Amino acid sequence: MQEENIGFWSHASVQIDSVVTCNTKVSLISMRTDHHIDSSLDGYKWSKYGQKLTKGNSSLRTYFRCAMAPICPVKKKVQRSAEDKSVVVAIYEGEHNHPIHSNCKESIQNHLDDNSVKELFCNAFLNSFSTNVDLELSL
DNA sequence: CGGGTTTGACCAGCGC
DNA sequence: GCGCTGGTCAAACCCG
Repeated sequence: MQEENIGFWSHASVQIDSVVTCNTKVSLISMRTDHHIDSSLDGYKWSKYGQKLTKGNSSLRTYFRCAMAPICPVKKKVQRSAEDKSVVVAIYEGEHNHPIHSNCKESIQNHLDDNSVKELFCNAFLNSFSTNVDLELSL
C-alpha cells in the first residue's frame, strides 16, 4: 500500500493496494480525480472487450485487456466508486511480460507536461507491478 | 478497408 | 434445477 499526491490532478490522489492470489498479481488502484482518465495513460495499450452495469453500483464497469494479448495476459477493470463518483477504481490482474508500448510513452508525455508530476504519476502506476521490463521512459 | 469500440447474447459459477 | 450476476464473445458499427 502506498499513496501519492499528484498536484496536476485537482484534488487528486492515488491509492494502490496489491495482493497475489493463485500466482496472479492483482492491483487495486483508486484515484480521485474529476478529469477523464485515458485508458492508455498508465503506459500500456488496452483494448476494451466489454462493459457491464453491476449490482450495487450505477456506474458502468469497463473491461480491458492488454492490446499485446495473447502475449500479455493482463486484464483490467475500471469503474467509478459507488460511494464517490469522483473516485475511479481500476483493478489490474496479472503482470505485463513485455516492454511498455512505445506509443504510450508519447501518450503520457502529451497528457502530462510537468516533468515532476509526470514522474510521480508514472511511478504510482508502474510501481504497482513487479515488472522486469525495460520501461525506457524519458521522464 | 482495417482496426478499435459498442452492445446484446452467451456462458460459468454460485446461492437458494 | 433455476435464477441471478459477473465475465467474455463476437457481430455490427464507427471512424480515420
